[in-house]
Amino acid sequence: MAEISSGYEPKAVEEKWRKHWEEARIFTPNPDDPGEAYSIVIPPPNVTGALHIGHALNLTLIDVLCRHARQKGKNVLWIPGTDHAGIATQNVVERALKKEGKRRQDLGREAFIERVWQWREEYGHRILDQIRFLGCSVDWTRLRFTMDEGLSKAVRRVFVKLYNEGLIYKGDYIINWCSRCHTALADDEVEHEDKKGHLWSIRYHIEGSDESIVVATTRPETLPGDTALCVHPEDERYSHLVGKMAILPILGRRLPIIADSYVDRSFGTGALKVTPCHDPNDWMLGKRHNLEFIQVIDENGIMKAESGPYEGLTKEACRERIVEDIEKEGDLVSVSDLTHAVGHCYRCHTVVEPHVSTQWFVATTKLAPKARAAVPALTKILPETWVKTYYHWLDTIRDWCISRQIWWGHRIPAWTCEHCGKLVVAEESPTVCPACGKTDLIQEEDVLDTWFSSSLWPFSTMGWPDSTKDLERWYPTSVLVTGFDIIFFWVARMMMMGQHFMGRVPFADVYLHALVRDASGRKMSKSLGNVIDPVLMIEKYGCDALRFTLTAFAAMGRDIRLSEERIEGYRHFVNKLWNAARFTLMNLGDAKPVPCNLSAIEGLHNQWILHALEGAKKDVDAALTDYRFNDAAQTCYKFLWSSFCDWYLELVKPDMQSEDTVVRDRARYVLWLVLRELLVLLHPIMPFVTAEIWDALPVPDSEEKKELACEPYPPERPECVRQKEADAMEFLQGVIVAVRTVKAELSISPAKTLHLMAKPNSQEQRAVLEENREVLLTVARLSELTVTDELNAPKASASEVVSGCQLVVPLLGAVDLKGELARLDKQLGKLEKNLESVNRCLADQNFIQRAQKDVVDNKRALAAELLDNKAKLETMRRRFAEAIEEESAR
RNA sequence: GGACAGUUAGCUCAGCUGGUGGAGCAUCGCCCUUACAAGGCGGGGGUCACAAGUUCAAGUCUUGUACUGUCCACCA
Repeated sequence: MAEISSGYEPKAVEEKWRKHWEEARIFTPNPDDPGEAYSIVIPPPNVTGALHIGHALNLTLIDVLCRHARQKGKNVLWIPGTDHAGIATQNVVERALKKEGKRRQDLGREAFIERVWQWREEYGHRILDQIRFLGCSVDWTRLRFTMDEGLSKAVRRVFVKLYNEGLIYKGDYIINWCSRCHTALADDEVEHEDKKGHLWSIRYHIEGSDESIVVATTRPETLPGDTALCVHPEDERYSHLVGKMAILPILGRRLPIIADSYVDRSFGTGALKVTPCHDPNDWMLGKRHNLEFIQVIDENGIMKAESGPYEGLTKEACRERIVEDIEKEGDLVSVSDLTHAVGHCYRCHTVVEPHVSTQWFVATTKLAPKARAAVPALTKILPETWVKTYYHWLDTIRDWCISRQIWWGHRIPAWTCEHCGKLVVAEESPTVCPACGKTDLIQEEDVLDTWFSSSLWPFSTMGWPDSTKDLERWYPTSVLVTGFDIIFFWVARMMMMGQHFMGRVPFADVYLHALVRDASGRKMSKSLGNVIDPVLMIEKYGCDALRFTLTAFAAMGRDIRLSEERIEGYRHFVNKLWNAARFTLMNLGDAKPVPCNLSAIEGLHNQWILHALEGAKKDVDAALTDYRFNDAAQTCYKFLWSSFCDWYLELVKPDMQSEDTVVRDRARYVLWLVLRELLVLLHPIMPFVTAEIWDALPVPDSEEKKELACEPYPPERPECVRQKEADAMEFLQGVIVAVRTVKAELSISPAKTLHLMAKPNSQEQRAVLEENREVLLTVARLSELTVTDELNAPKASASEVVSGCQLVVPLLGAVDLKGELARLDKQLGKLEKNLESVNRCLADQNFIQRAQKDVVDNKRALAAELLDNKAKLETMRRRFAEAIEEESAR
C-alpha cells in the first residue's frame, strides 16, 4: 500500500489493528520463550466500572512500558483482569432489583448471587472492551477475575494458613459501620470530610451534691449510651470529683467519673462523656477502665430499646429530641458552631457510624514490619516522595478488618458447629465437626473485603497456589504501575501477602502516577460535570492522540491537568506524522529502499539527521527505563516535528529533484530509514498510526517484512554519530534562519528570491556554504549565492552575523530602509547586553581564579565571539546609515 | 495537629549532578512554497512567589516566610 490519504482517519485503522493483534495472539507469551522476564499485572478495574481517564492514564503507561520492553527483547507478560468489587457490584445489582420492586432479601442469598453472576455475564465485559479499545497489549488468554475458581482457591488457602498461624482472628471490636451498605468498613474505606456541625454543652449533675460537670459533645444522640464521664487526672478543676458518680440526664443512670490522660484539658470544658459503643476513643477508654458497654444505635441507624424513651427513632430524630429534652430540663448550657471531620463511606458517602460488633481481622500489625523493611532494598517506590507515606502508614497500622456483611464476595471459609460451638476453618466445606462429629455446621455469613483477594493478585493471577510455569518465569513482577490513591488499600497489602506467601516481594518497582484533574486542577467527578470521557476522546480525536497526550503529561510526581484542547492539540502531532509518512512514501514511489553504507554516507543533511536520530534513540530508551514518560514523548515530538519535518524534509527536497540517481537513492534510503526507526520509537506511545504507516512502508529486498509490534528497538549505530557535521548543520540552519528573519522583519515577501552574499569566518564555513549551495538556494529561497572574502555589497544591504560569518543581502526597490536600521539597533542592543554581562564576569578576579578552567575558557570564547559580531554589525550599521542619508539627500 | 508536594512567559508545564532561562498552546505579523492551513516562516512576551544564607557564580543547594494543593490523624 503506497497510497495513504491526506488526513489521518483513526477509526478504521484502529479497528483493524485491534482485531489483528488479538487474533494473531501477538501478546501471548510462552514461558519458554527467550528473553529476560518482564511482567506486569493490571490494576484490576471494578467489573462494574467504565473506563475513566484515570484508567486510561494507568493503562497507557503500562502499555508503553510493555511494548517498549518487548522491543528490548524481553519476554513480556501483561495479565489483564477485573475485580469483583464486593460492595460496589452488590449496590449496582441491588439497584437493578429495586426497579423490579425487590430487595436482595426477597431473593435469598443464593439466588441473589446467581443474579450478580448474570449481571456480570451481561455487563462485565464493558470495561474489558474499553481496555481493548485503548490498544492495550495484554494477554487476553490469561484473563482473570478476582472471583474465578483459581482465585477463590487462592483466597481460601491464604485465609486458612493465616488463621492457623494466628494471623487471622475473630473478635469484638468497634468498627466503621455503613448503615446503608449494611457492612463493616476498614479504616481506610472511610473518608473524612470537614462538616459544619454543633457542639452542645450539657450539664451532668453530681450525685449527692450541688455540683455539676459540663461536657461538650457533637453527638447528643449517643447520650443514652454514656457509661462514664472522663477528665484529665491532673486537672485541678475536677480532681475532687474523680471517683464520684454523675447522673445521666433524662435517663437518670449513674455514671462513674474517671480520669485518663487521653483527655485534652484545653478543649471544650476539659470533661468528656464516654460512650464506649459509639466512639472509637471511648471504646478504648471503656476497655481500659472496664466500663459498661451499652449499644443504643442499631445497625440500621435506629435507636434501640436501651435508649429508653427514644427507642425506634432514627439517630437524627433522636438527636433533635434529646436536645429539646435537655433544654427543657435546663441542662443545656450552650450550643456553638463547630467544623469537624465526619467519616463517610467511600462507596456510597453515607455518614459512617462507629459500631461494636464481632468481625474478622488480619493481624497486619504483625505483617507490616517486613513489608516496610523491603523498601527500598527489595522494592523501589517511585517517585520517592511516597516512600515516607508508605512507611508512616505501616508504622501506624492497625489490624485490618476483613469481614463484610454483604453477600457478593469470597465467603469466609469458617464454620461453627451448632452442637459444640467449635469453629472450623478449612479450605473445603467440612461435612462433620472435627470435635464432636456432628454434621450441623453453619458457615459464616460474612464475605471478605474485596481488597483481600486483590492483595493476592500478583501471584494468584499466575496460578498460585498451584506451582505453575508462569509463576516460575514471571513472579515477582517487574513493576506495579498504579495511582497513589491506592497505595494503602492495595500496594502495601500486596507487599505483605507477597512476602508472606511467596517469600518474595511482588514487584521490583512501584511507579505511582499522578491523578488526572480538570483544567483548573479540580478532581474530575460526575457531580462537577468536568469529567473527560476517554472513550469519547478516542472517538473524537483517535486513540493515539489521547495516549500521546497522557504520556506527554505524565511527569513524575505531578498531577495532570487535562483538557480536551490538549488532546485536540496532540491530534495535530499524529497528523503530522501521517503527512511526513505520506511525503516519504510519495518520494519512494514504487522503488524499494536500497541500503547504502552509513559510515560513508554523504550529504550534510543526511549525516545530521542520522546523528540526531541516534540521540533520540538513546534518549527515549533512557527515559522509558527511568519512567520519565514525558521526556520520552517530548523527545519523539521534537525529533519528528522540529528535526525531521521542519528541516530534513525541506533539505532533502532538492535531492529528490536531482538527476543524479546516487544522490536520489541515498536520500530515499535515509528518509526511509529515519522514518522507520522513528516509527519504532513512537510505537509504544502511538501504536495504531505507527503500525499503519509501517505496514505501508516497503522494505529492501534483503529484508523480510515483520510487523511493527514485533520489531526490536533500533540498534545503536555508532558510525552515525557525527558531532562535527551536526555543528556544521547548525551553522547552515543559522544562515537560512537569518535570511528568513531579514525577509520577515523587513516585510519582504517570502516568495521573493534574494541575493545572499556571505563572508565566511573559516575554511570550514566556506566549504559548508559551497557544498550546500543547492540547499541554500532552495530552502532560503535565494536567487544567487556569493561566497566571498571581499564583500562588495551596496551600502543599502541588510546584514546578519552567524557564527562569525557575515551575511549581507542587498535591498533593492521598495524596502523600508528605516526598518532595517531599527532591526540592526535591536540586534546590537541585545549583543551589548550579553557582552556586558559576560565581561562583568571576566573582570572578576575571583571568577578567573576559582571557576573551573573550561568554564572560564568558554566564557572567554563567548566574549570574543560577541565582540566580533558586534564589530561586524556596527560596521554594517554605519554603512547602512550612510545609505539612508544618501537616500534622503535625493 | 502531623507529613508531603507545588509556586518559572497570558495558560499548561520541562529545566538531571549550580556556569548567559526552554517547549507546547495562546497572541501578533507575513505566506494556500507540489507531505501537512490539523500547515509554513518570523516576532513579542519572564528581577524563575518573597527574604536571608552558602558560592567566584543560584531557577537549580540550605534555612525561613507567604500562598495553593494533597494525604494522614482519636480533639469530644
